[in-house]
Amino acid sequence: MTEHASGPGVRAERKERTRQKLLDATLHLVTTRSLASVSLREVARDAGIVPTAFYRHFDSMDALGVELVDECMRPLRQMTRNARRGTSSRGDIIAGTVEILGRQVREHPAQFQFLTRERYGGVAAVRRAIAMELRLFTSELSVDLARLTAGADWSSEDLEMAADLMVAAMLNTVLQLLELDRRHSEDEQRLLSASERQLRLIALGMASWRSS
Amino acid sequence: MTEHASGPGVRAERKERTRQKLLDATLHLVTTRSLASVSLREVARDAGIVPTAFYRHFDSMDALGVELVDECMRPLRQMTRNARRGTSSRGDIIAGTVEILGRQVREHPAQFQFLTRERYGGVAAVRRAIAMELRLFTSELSVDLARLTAGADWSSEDLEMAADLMVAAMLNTVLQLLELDRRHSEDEQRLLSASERQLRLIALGMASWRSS
DNA sequence: TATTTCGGTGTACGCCCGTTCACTGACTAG
DNA sequence: CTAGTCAGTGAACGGGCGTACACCGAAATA
Repeated sequence: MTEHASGPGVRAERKERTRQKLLDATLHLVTTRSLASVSLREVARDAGIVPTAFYRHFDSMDALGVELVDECMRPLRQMTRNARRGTSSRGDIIAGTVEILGRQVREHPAQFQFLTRERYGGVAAVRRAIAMELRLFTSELSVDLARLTAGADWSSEDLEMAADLMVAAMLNTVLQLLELDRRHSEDEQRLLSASERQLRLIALGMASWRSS
Repeated sequence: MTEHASGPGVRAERKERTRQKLLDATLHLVTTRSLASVSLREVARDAGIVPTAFYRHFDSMDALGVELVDECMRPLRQMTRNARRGTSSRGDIIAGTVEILGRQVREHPAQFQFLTRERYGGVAAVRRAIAMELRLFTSELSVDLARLTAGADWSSEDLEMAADLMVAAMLNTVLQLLELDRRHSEDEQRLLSASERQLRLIALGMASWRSS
C-alpha cells in the first residue's frame, strides 16, 4: 500500500507504460485499416508483448477501443477549451475556431483519423462512445450560440439545429483535411478558408433568421 | 453467339442471379458490421454457394465492394433526378428535396447504411469509389446553385463551398436517420424538419452573401 | 528475510480464413 | 449427336486468429 523508498510503484509505472504502448500501437494500426480488422495479436506484437499478456490490461479489443476513444477525445476537448478562451480575447470567433481546428488536426492526425473512421465503423461499443462525446460537443456549442443570440427569439430546438449544422460542417472539414496528402499546405489553406466561409455563411443565415 | 430456341441464355441468367445473391448477402451482412470484417466464406455461405465458386463472379471481396458501391449509388442517383424534376414543378425546392431524401433513406436503408459506413471504412478501393461519386454529387449541386444565384456575383469557388456545406448537412441527416430506431416516425419527422430548417438557414445566408 | 502479488512468457488447442486443384454435369454450339 | 464451355463442387493446404493453462522472476509486502 505505502510507497517504498527504493522504488515508488515501479511495477505500476511499467504496467502503465505497456498499457500506453498497446493504445499507441492500436492507434497507429488504425490509421490504415478499420479497428474491426485489427487483431489482438497484431497489437500485442507491435507493443512488444506476447498475446496473452494483452489480457493483463484489457478484456478485449473492443474494450481497448472504448478507452482509445476517450484518449483521442482529449485533444478535441482541449480544442473547445482553447476556442472558448479565444472567444473572449479577440473579436472574430469563426476565424479563431477554424485556425484552432486546423492546428489540432495537423498536430493529432491519428486521433482524428481514428475518431472519424470509427464513428460509423464496425464496433458498436466504440460507435456509441463517439456518438456520446459528439452529442456533448453539440450541446455545448448550442449553449454558446444561446449566449451569442441573446435578444433574438431563438428556440432551444433551433439552437440545437444550428449547432448541429456547424458541427457537421466542421466534421466535414476534418474529414477533408485528413484526406489531404502531407506537405500540401496550400491545399490545407484553401480548405480551411472554405471552412471559414461555410461557418460565416451559417452565421449570416442566423443573423436574418426568425424562429417561427 | 445467337440465342437458341429452348433456352435463351439460361446459364447467363443463372449466373447473374447468384451474382446478385452475393451482392445482396454482402449488403445484408454489412448492415451490422463493417465490410472489412466480412469474410468471403461468410458471403458465399449466405448466398448458398461454396467458397471457391465466389471467384467465378468477383476477384476478391474488395472488388465486390466496389461493385456494391455502384449498385447502392443507384437509388441516390434516382433521388437527385427526382429532386431536379420536383424543382421545376413546385416552388419550394428545399421542402421537396428533404422529403425525397427522407423517403429514399426509408426505402433503401441498407444501401445508405453501407455507403455511410464504408465512406471512411477500412477498404481503400471502396472508400475511393464512394468519394468519387460524392464529389460528382457536390459538383452537380453547385451547378444547380449557379443557376439559382444567377445575377448575384458568386465565384465558382464559393458555389462549390456552399454546395459542399449542403451536402455535408444532408449526409449528416442521413446518418442521424439511420441511427433512429424503426417505427419512431415522430422522431423521423422531427429530424427531417430540423434538416429542412438547416438548409433554409443556409439559403438565408446565401441570400445576404456577397462574394468577396 | 520469507511470502505474496502479478506483469509477462511459452506452449498448445481448435477454429475460420483465403486460395489451390482436379472434378462434375448441365447448358451451349456446331 | 457430339464436343466444348463453365458455374458450382469438395477435399486439402498453410496460416493467423482468440484463448486456456502452467509457469517464471522481479517488485511489493510483512
